[in-house]
Amino acid sequence: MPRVARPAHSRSSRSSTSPDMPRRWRRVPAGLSFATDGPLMLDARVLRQETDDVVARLARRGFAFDRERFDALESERKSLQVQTETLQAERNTESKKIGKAKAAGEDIQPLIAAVGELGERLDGAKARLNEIADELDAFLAGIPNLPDDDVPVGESEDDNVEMHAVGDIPSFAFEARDHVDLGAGLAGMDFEAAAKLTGARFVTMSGPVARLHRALAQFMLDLHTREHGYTEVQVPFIVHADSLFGTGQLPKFAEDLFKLEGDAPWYLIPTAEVPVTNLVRDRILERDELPLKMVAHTPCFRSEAGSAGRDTRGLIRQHQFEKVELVQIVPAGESERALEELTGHAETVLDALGLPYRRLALCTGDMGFSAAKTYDLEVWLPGQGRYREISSCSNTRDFQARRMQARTRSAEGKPEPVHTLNGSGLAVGRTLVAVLENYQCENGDVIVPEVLRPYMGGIVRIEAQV
RNA sequence: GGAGAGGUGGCCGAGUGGUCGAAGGCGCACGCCUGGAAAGCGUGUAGGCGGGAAACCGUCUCCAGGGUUCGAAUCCCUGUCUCUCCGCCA
Repeated sequence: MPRVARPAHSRSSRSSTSPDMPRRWRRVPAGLSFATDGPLMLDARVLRQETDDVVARLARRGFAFDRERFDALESERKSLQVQTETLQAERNTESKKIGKAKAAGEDIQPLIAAVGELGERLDGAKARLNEIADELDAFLAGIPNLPDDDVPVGESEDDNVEMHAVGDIPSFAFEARDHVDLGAGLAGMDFEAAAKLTGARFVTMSGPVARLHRALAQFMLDLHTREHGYTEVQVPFIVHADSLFGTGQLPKFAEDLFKLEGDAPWYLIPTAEVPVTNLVRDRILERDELPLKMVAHTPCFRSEAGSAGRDTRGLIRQHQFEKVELVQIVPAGESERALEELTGHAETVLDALGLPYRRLALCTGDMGFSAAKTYDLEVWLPGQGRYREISSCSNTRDFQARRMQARTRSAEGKPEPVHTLNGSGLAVGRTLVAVLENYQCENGDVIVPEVLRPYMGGIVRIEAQV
């Protein structure tokens, strides 16, 4: 991207930019351009040349694209950019003349005067271009990804489409307890203790329950690395705002994140998707490096702002939880296949644990900001008598890749964005909930699923204590 | 945390404020040569953006941001990262 020295008088507008904005974005400058390195999600050319289509597709997911504003900003940007570059070209050639004249021992004073005037005009043009570029950047950064054509159109989760359901919903000869009661009975889960330590939406676990939680994560990691070809990665749980911008959590969803104090724009990760996917930021990957398949087990931190009153009981919705995350980086054109594969990998975990679940295709209105297509996996929870989300698998196509400049080469050798996918495989805490509730006995004991027993020292049953 | 040294193209590595997007080397690609290969020789080999049907042209990028200047890879300031030494620490 062009890096033009930002004229001093434009600093005020730039410095008013939110400190939460990624450094890369603030840096943009200047912008002689806003695409690719700017906060762009959609292909700039596609947006410009096929605006009607883009607007229509965004409307399907309930996003109102301000066509008039875009057209106005874009046309102004274009004329200013041409004007600025023309002036720069002039200045460059004139300045070179000075160099030559000086070398030839000629008088360069008249030349310097002429170029000086040019420079002032150039500064003015740059300043106006920067302002427009800033506006355009902010405008474009808030536009979500385009939904795939086969994504069901809808407004809310009520419009999601069930693809299939696997496993029989268990029927108990007694009244099923929920995981909170079970956890208490096993003396392994204490919400009050966590509330004392920190506050609401935290939990402490102990004994066999804590071990079961660990066993689940180990099992998932082993399954994905041994059977599904993923490479285990260990990543920071604190990331720079730039990374959050790359995957699309910023600038729009800062209120969902925990931000650290201090000068650095650092945040606790809301999902391993952020650090893992950003591993390929600013890289041009060789074709034979792809696909990249990575799995990471990390804690996740979410402020759950705006979730007051929702799922207040139990560990369904916590500020901190653990997750085993799958990420794939693939060449364009392979991501549709990869989404099916990755979702299948997540389902394998549920199959192995013998938990009943179903797969939903999220509708346009329920998908996340960065997703082009998303499958949610929902597990059956006897304690609630309903399915609950336990995994979300998304294809973001080139949306994240463009924001983070992650590329590979086309057959012609030209750089082109990769496609990125991510999905939970699975959310460990919620899987624990599902295991406890689905494997409960009438007396409050919980049977350990067979595949987990090697991770539990052979324990078959966790016995109720109280 | 303290002190010092440094961040240049895929890699290594030059670069007196002007003709430097940047010598040279390595790697890579293509070609010549060869029965084939190696060696040798030749040519090419960053990215973004804008304009253009294209050829191509323009512009920007030598860690980042700011400054000085007609002109900055080169000078100044700040930040950041890496390395070495000291301190601290799991």
